[in-house]
Amino acid sequence: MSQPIDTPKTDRRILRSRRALNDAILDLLLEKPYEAITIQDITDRADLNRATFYLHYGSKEELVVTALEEQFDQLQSGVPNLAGNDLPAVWRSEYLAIFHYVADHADLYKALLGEQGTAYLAYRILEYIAQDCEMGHLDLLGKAASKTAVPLTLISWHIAGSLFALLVWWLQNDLPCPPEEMVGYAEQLNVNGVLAAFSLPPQSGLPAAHG
Amino acid sequence: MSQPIDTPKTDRRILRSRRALNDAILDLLLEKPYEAITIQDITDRADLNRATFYLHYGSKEELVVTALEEQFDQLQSGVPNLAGNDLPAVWRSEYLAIFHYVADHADLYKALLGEQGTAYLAYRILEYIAQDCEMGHLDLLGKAASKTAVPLTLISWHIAGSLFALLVWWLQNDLPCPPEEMVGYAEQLNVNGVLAAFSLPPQSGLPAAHG
DNA sequence: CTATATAATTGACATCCTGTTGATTATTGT
DNA sequence: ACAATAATCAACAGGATGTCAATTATATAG
Repeated sequence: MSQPIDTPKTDRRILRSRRALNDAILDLLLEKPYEAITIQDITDRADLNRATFYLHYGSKEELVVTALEEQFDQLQSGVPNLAGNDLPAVWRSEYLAIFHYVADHADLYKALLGEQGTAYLAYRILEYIAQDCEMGHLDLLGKAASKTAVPLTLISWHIAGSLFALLVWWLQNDLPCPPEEMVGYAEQLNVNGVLAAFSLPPQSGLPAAHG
Repeated sequence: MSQPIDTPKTDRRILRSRRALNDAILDLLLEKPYEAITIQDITDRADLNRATFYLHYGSKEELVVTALEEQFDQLQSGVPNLAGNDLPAVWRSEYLAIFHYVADHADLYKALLGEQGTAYLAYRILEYIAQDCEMGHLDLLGKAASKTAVPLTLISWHIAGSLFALLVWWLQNDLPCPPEEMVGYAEQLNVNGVLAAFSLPPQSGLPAAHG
């Protein structure tokens, strides 16, 4: 997203070190709570000197954020582009992608979003979802919001908060139901709830959440 | 909530130390981000030796949770008991209490719930709200949930997540509107959204959110 | 009111984590 | 193959943490 994948000028050692640090923290997050991971742990796992870490990253937070960017790119690339379709279809497509992605990396996100995680990341994720909501659905939500006194930004944060809480619950309870079921719940609570609050028709073809 | 307020057998020094530590961390949270506060900082501010801290609390987290219990008790005592009234009235009463309470301690909660805070506390608060929802409104929500396939617990987490996100947004934007306005938004998005999703009538007497 | 038992407080110790600096080593481009 | 570059490393100083034995303040019995 930020750097071209193949810049011949960058030193081979840099790529090797960054890759090793990147993999190391993702490994360690599956074994220890975030707070308990030290720079020494990371560089031990990466087979590097501790000082080398500071040549590439200023802090643990910076490394984690960078490591997760990679993961998010993976998520985004998996979402089919439905621009031009109706909002409910786009919404369900994104929800399906999100819940499947989280299911695929459940251990990692259980560590990151639970009480052992870091508020910095949780807040960034909440903000990311809210902004994605606001940017992506300006058209229909904007129309809906104009009929009410609720600012568009608050609607987005409401949706983001709901999705965030559902994800936390799902993870902390060890994924007790499949992603499709969660998407059904999220649609009913979140999407239809918001639409109904603004007297808009519910999304077409909502299946009764399967039991 | 846990201890009788006046047990003559407890050593005067204990009460004095606990009170001092309690006040110290609440003071410091207004000046430094949570992670940056050290045990030394706390005991310096409390005029105690650093070792004394460990006689009373096992960690910073434990102290903060204890210090906040006091605050929460203060909140609970301010909520009028409306048992027997209809759900919307109870709901609005609680929302008003929450938003006013947060406004009264805005600096503290901005520090605790922002990206400088701690995931441990944020998660505890989210869980607390969700459980409060589930326990307090079993009657009407239970009826509603029985008509759908959405588990009651998920409805509660949805509501808690929405409220949590609205509070975070409100705090991070330096309380750009009065508590009453936020309660109006929360009612429309959250309460009426949920009710509408389950084909229940919206709460009586909902005022058009004032502009 | 005093003396004694109790236990809260303290100063000091060993250990660990952090961030940086100068010396060493590997890589790039000529 | 060689010189310039800069990434890596070992070692250092500064702080934070958690835990002692020794000291001091408190509560209670006589």
